Amino acid sequence: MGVSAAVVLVIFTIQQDQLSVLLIERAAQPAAGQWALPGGALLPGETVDGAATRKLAGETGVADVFLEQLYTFDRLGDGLASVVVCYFALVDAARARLRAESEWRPAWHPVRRLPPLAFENDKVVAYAQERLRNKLVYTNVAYSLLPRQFTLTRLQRVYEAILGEPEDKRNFRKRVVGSGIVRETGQTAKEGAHRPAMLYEFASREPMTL
Amino acid sequence: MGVSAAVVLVIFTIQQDQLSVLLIERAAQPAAGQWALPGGALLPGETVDGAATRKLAGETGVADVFLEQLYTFDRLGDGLASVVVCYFALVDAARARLRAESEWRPAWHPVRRLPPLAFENDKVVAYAQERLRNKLVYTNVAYSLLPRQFTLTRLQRVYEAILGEPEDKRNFRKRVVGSGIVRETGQTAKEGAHRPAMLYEFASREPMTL
DNA sequence: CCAAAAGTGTTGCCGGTACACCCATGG
DNA sequence: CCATGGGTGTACCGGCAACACTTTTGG
Repeated sequence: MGVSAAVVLVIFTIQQDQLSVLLIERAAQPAAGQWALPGGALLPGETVDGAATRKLAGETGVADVFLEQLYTFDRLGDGLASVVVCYFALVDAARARLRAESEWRPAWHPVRRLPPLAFENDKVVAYAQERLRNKLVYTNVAYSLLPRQFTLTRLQRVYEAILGEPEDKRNFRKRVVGSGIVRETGQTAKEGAHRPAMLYEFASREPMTL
Repeated sequence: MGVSAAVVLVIFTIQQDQLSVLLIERAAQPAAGQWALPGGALLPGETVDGAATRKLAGETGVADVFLEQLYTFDRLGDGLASVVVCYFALVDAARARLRAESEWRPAWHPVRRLPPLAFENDKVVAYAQERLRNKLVYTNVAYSLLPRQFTLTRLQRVYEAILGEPEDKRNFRKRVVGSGIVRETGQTAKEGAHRPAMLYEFASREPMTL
């Protein structure tokens, strides 16, 4: 006896102002040819958090990003594990380097237009999106979706992509600067920017304990 | 291979205006003689939620109460399961009927004065308490800690026991009635009450989806 | 010259908090 | 008569939402 356990990851990023999730196209059974969330069984002696971190690094090449346990599902129908511990992570698309492995090809998919997913992974994505929306409002999670420095409008587009509704520029500034989530760096952007603009940074790049 | 999974329950109630948690005194190994949270392995073919529901009913005799997955821990050191799916539940102490089983004796313990716990169960209780505090603020979870009808002061004492700080009576009324969490029943209490007092009830006795 | 992005204040509303006294009853 | 619990209104404050125009620069 003993019920096998696995981890599954919902890895979000922002691509072209769209909230996107990392999916793999499975080459091997089960569900070959179908899209699914990355994940897999625990290695012998590995902790669950450890497995999630390892999988995240394997898929995106990044560590030191926001990664949090989401929920533990039951019977997702993959036949491999009846207990699936799901995590969600936020990565900066510019830093992530997707690596095709032998058994699947990874790709970013906008959450607004997901392909059909195997193993009831839709439920998992929906739940993660919900959680992300909530956390975005009252924490600094967005730090993990952007480079260290950024303009306020860039940050605002991230918020809009996740919350789905446009936001007034002045109110946004007040909220996010006034509450101390982000602060001015003193630097101004020149390269690539349309014109010189103040750069901001997160006051903390650690997940808030709340 | 295959990592065995188990569930653990943090069952809260209010006893003498104190937030309390159900502990069992283990008679069997491992950790015989120590206090711990109730829980156990999944039965063959059982879902994780199912195991939690079964354990809750077994310990307290109640069903139809607030019961929610809390977090999945790793290596709690019980040697039985390396993946432990924790749940938390809220029950009305007046309805619960604790049943001593052969292997342990259950009892309510005020969370302010817990005995030493086995298996790092302190962490689990602390986490559950945190979650309870958060949920109390913006949901109706308290419905599961009281009988159907109650006076406002009784409800207020529940809030104070959980949040740990006293609250102004008038403000409390405005919040909780004004926001539609509870409503007047029209009934007034006579039995046992100090004098006739309006009875209230929760607008919904379902967990809010938020 | 035009499109795209940066920057900037005021006002109203609502929700939350602080605060004190009277009444009815049971013991 | 006193201890216990029920019941009631107002005033301030801070956060949040609504709202429009000017500037700079790259193409």
